[in-house]
Amino acid sequence: MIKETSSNAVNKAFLAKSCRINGALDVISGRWKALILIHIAEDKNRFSLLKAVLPTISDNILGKQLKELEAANLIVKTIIPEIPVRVDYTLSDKGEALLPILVNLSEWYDL
Amino acid sequence: MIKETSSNAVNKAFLAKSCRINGALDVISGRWKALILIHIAEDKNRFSLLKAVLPTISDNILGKQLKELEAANLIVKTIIPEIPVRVDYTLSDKGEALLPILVNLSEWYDL
DNA sequence: CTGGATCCCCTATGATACTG
DNA sequence: CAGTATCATAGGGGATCCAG
Repeated sequence: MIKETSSNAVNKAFLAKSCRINGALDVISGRWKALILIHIAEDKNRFSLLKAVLPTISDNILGKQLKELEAANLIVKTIIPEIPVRVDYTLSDKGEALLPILVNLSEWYDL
Repeated sequence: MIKETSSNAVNKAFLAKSCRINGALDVISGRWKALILIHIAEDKNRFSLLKAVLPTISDNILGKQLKELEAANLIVKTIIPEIPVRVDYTLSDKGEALLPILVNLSEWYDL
């Protein structure tokens, strides 16, 4: 739970209002988010596949990041009630729209 | 000082190697960095001007973020030995190249 | 297989005080 | 004016165990 009175929270709120770029950065700056998005785009679209590609992430964190990405409407979660349960992650339109921007960033970084 | 053995550090290293996008995100995802870049681009190019625009930032943090931006070659610091001392910050070529990408991000976020 | 619950630790962020 | 030194803290990231 976040204390709304902490200067931390105050600053966060200030940033959110003053510039949407901060909102955008918030969404993609989770430690694994960009990477997860890219892998999902490359058909690593299940929990176990993502774990295989991200060997050092813990289940817990992967779950959290996926949840946040879903909350931000970047990915869509589809539960397929097989035995065992299977879950597919796919990029939403917004998620797809983000990919070229990430590519730009990557190219910029090479500058 | 960062403990190199912490899983935190291990993961950071893994991310840095596995994908340059993380490097790029590292550079711009400091809480105030994007905002500082934008303001410098808008001629808020001195310490005190930046403080005026970012009322809730503390001297300490502003200094640190500027230092990091400089280390990342996004801004250039010019010391002008007047009395009192004056310092100008300007965007480097790399910094300027980042701006359109930030604009893209901002537009994407509005989607 | 997917991921929630719980607890811990690290580090970026911040407050404050001080210097050239 | 333009920072730096020091200290404190929140909360994001992580390990581990557990559940549907």
